[in-house]
Amino acid sequence: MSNNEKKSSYHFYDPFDCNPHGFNRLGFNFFQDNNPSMYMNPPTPAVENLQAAAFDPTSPYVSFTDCLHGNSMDYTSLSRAFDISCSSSEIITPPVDDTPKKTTAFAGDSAGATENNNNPSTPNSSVSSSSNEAGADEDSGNQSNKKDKQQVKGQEDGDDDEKSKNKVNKPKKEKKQREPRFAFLTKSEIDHLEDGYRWRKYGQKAVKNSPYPRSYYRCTSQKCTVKKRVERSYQDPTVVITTYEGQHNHQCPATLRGNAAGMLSPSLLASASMRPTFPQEFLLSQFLPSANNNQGVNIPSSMYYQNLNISPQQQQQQLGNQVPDYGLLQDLVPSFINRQQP
DNA sequence: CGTTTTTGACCAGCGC
DNA sequence: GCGCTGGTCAAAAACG
Repeated sequence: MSNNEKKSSYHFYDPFDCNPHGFNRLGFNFFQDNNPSMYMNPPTPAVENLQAAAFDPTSPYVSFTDCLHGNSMDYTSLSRAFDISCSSSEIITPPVDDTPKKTTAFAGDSAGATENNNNPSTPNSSVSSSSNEAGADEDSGNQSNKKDKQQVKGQEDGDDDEKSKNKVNKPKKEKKQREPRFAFLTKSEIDHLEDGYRWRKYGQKAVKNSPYPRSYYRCTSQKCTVKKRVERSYQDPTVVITTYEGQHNHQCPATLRGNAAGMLSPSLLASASMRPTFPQEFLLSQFLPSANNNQGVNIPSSMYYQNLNISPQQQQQQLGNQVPDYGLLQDLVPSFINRQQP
């Protein structure tokens, strides 16, 4: 409790409280923080806060609107925010029988957006300089570091000297920079949701104050350091909290296989194939009210406005007036807006 | 037989 | 320094 209060700069917005119909409620918000503890002990849901956060210029939270408009986040931030995988399978290949009702929301922990804003969201861009940002080598660095440590530990028995040497030789302990994280709330009976990527589980821990364990997954693609944690909310056991960390540096396998093709517009597919690091179309497919999107996902058409506290007219106007080159979003936003019109 | 999951041990960071 | 907790490792087991 005291822990929560101390780290309360990170509010956890429960998006499952936006639907007047009381089911399959969905909402979303980006917010910036680097405090992972929020995911562990989310405070009381507060939709009002969400709305306030979205329009308070002093708020550390960044709304979807802001992302779209580029008020608070540039494309890099936005792409970071969207560079998360989302259940493609739940849209495309729903279970035949006991289709679990799923509703997905997400919250972006885009600390990296502030810390690493100059880090282009182009992981594919070759890094020629060895003095590149720490985040770039973090993948190999982190893991090999740990491995080395453990290897050293395993190989040398009397390596106390070595240990102390390392401690001494270590320069100033630089705080390990975390990759930006994005949390999804998914109403689902399934813990590990299909998202188009292949994951390998590498750990599981009991969560404090929760009967549900937290699972740790790593992307199985070589050199891809994206991780995700999956845990079930102890407040609402029907809600799965999936936290993504990092950016994929490869194409989404589902996209490659064409599994997702059926649901995506040609332009989206083009975007998907051209922007291997942005599988966000899966995500947005879920958010966008669509005739195809009837796989147990029932999204109230007005919820976007509810969350954003802005009228459809205003929003369309804003979007129509300033549509910067958001790449993929250019494909997405107009169709999204059009669907909102009666 | 290769891949993935399980699970106990270990490590780092943080608060007291 | 100690204890707690989150995160990771890696051997063994399970799986396909």
